[in-house]
Amino acid sequence: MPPAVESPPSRGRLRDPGRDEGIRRVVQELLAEVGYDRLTVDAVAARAHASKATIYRRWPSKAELVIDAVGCMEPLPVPPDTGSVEEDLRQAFAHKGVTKEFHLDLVSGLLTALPRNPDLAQVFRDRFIDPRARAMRVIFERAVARGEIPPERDLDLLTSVFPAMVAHRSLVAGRPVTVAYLRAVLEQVVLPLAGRQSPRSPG
Amino acid sequence: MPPAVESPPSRGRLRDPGRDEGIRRVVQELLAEVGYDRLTVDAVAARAHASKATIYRRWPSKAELVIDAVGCMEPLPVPPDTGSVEEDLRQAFAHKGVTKEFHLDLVSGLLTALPRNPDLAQVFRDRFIDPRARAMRVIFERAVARGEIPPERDLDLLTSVFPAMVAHRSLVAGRPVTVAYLRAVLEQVVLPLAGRQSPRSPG
DNA sequence: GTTTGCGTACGGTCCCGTACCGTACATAAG
DNA sequence: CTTATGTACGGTACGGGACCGTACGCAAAC
Repeated sequence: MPPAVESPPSRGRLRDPGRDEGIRRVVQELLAEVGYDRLTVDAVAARAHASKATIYRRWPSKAELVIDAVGCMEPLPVPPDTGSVEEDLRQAFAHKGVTKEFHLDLVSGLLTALPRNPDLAQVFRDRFIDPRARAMRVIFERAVARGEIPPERDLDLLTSVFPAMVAHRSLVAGRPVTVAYLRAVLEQVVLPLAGRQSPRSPG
Repeated sequence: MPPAVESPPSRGRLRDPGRDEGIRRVVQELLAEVGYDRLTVDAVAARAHASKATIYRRWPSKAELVIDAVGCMEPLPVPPDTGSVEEDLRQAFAHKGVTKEFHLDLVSGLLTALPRNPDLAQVFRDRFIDPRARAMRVIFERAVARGEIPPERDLDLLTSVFPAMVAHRSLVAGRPVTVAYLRAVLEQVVLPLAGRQSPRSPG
């Protein structure tokens, strides 16, 4: 989706098509560094080697610029099927790069602003959070299909355990998300929950 | 701890001692409503029926005011011992008021600002997060003492599961923390993890 | 009367969004 | 090829508004 403006390309200088993507990348960087409220359009222009006029020619406001930049984030690819839940989870989420893939700083920079920016909140959840949750969900769905996980398990609950633990560790507790921590969460929390032990009946 | 300024109580008009607490409460409210970056001293003064001069006479800056207000939050009381982990957890965390006790809006309003305010981050974690984590930890420590939980369990990990799930549900997913959700997390996640099933050996 | 309280008004700064200038680039006409 | 035209672009300046922290004037308590 191009930013907002349609222009019949008649005569005159053509827009550099890579420019949009460059500006969006700068917005994503600055969101992670200073957060939504402290992000300024001047800073975006400076780091992107652009001028504010160029930015406002393509996006109508700071809010729309941020919404577009968040909406264009790359989703997590669907992890390969290794044949078992354990291996699927370890290969997908127990390596060091997963902290980058989770974009914890970006999430942190946006969280405070979400309640006051409903459009941003919707884009953030529809095009950033949900696709990432789906990457984890397919692992559990494959496990259900294999018979590794009983079909009555609540996959929504199961899916959110790992990202919730990682986000809490980094953002709330302020402690580093090491590979050791990732493995501990998988081995001692997620995998036991995914196993066959009978869930308690409520009440 | 009085705010920051020590005044030799000689003669003259005395400060209203309740004034400090009232201003702190307003700060806590506004942090939950608009977050740290958008909190203004003018708004604090207006809602507290005070003037900015009064506030700056007691705290040297907005940053110190917020740090003090967060540091003076009431901790969660230690939950009563009901005799079993299950009952302890249900009574302490499966009732509706727990969302208020967790102050999710306040946490949300602070998260983005923590990386740029180390002093605030330290006070937030030392005097707000850690005491609340302790309220949950004592439940599990009692369970270990009773023999309900094997002593080799990682209590730090176990303690953070519930707050992590609740915070993720509300702040990241943007979905309501209902009593049904609280019970589901306890029954299907926390209690199974606290039980006697053998944790997997890593590797 | 002195000391401390309180409120209003103000300076300075920051930032959003716009207007304008001169230049670089692309097409169309001669 | 040369010239004219139209658009994109970087840079700067500006208006308007919000906000932090302070200066001043006055009232209340001792």
